[in-house]
Amino acid sequence: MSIKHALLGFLNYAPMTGYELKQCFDGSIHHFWNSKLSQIYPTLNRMKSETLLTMEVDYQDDRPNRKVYHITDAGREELLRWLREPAELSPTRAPFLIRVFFGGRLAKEEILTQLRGYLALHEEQLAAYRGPVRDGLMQNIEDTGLEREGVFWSLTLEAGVESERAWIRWCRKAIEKIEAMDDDE
Amino acid sequence: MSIKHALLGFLNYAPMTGYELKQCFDGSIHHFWNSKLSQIYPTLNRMKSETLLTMEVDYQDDRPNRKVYHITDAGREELLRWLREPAELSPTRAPFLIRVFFGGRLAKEEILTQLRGYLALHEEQLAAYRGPVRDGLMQNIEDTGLEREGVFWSLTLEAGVESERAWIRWCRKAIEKIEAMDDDE
DNA sequence: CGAACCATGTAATTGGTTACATGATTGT
DNA sequence: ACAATCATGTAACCAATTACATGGTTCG
Repeated sequence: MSIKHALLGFLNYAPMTGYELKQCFDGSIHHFWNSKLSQIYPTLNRMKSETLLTMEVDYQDDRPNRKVYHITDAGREELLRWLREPAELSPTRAPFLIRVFFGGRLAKEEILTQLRGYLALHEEQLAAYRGPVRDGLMQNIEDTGLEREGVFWSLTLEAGVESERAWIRWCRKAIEKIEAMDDDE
Repeated sequence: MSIKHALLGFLNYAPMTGYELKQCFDGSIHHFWNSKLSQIYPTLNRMKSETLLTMEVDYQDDRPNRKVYHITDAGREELLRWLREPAELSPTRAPFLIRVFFGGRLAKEEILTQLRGYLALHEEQLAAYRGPVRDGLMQNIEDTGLEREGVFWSLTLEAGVESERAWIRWCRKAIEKIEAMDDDE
């Protein structure tokens, strides 16, 4: 249940509404974790009943009232407890590799089309990480002035870059290997 | 719904029971996709009612009857259709990176402990891929004689190796960076 | 004597996505 | 006029895990 701890992490920076939390997700951890509003709202409610959060209503006439969530001491404790939990490997799920695994059923050119397409997607992703995503991150550091935190934020982006580079290397090697295959091998 | 196509892929090699399919998963695609028997059995039933499979009962006195599933022409068609679908990026979910993102709440030594633990896990995983997992794969190729298929099976393992190497590189760089930080920065 | 293997499943729960529902304000 | 932004949610559905349920055989 990582979403719970991500919410605690953001609310530990400042009190916020569900809507604003969603913007935090989209603007900073989107490249390795995402959540929809329809998951965030009920989760905040549950966390409130677990006394990890308190809620304060900011009344507005023109639009729906803002429900501002604040982290409690119990919430801060739970966040720290979770941050210290021993690291674990999370199970991998790579649907594309299932396709590669059974790729023998396809003609050489068909599997090459697959690999080239996948390569292009990862190249695009890498360019995004090095361009707009990086820029947004730097802007966040500047806006908040949280320099020390920024070191950790940057590390997560570096992980994305490293992962994309690995996929790109793999795709290129795979394409070479398949190209070198006899057509009717 | 990748499990469906993985099942079709294996049943395209040979008719099998759910139990045997589970062993196929564990023995060849476990490093990037896993499934429990409690998911496999109902899925096979659903696929049978979609006429992708047929089922034949192998009666036994001593233990539960074996239900042997066979792929149909419709199943083979669906497998091919799926193999040709344009490649897509699957959303990443890296719970460990959430921990890193909010790592600023921890003392330098605590976050280093996290990173060192994570590094050790990936080093272990890499050793497994290069040792027993690789051996098992080679054995599968030898046992089945499916040399051409073996090229694709090996590629999926190579992807795992490349991914582990990327994580290891990232962990080492991250550890260096954190070690270089002022303690009370 | 106990663990692992063979062989089947169901039920409950978790975690997440998609679709549905509302409605004013601001910018193009 | 139309889309995007702000702001809240519920309901239905899907994928997957965990727990529950049965029970004989084989190996150490």
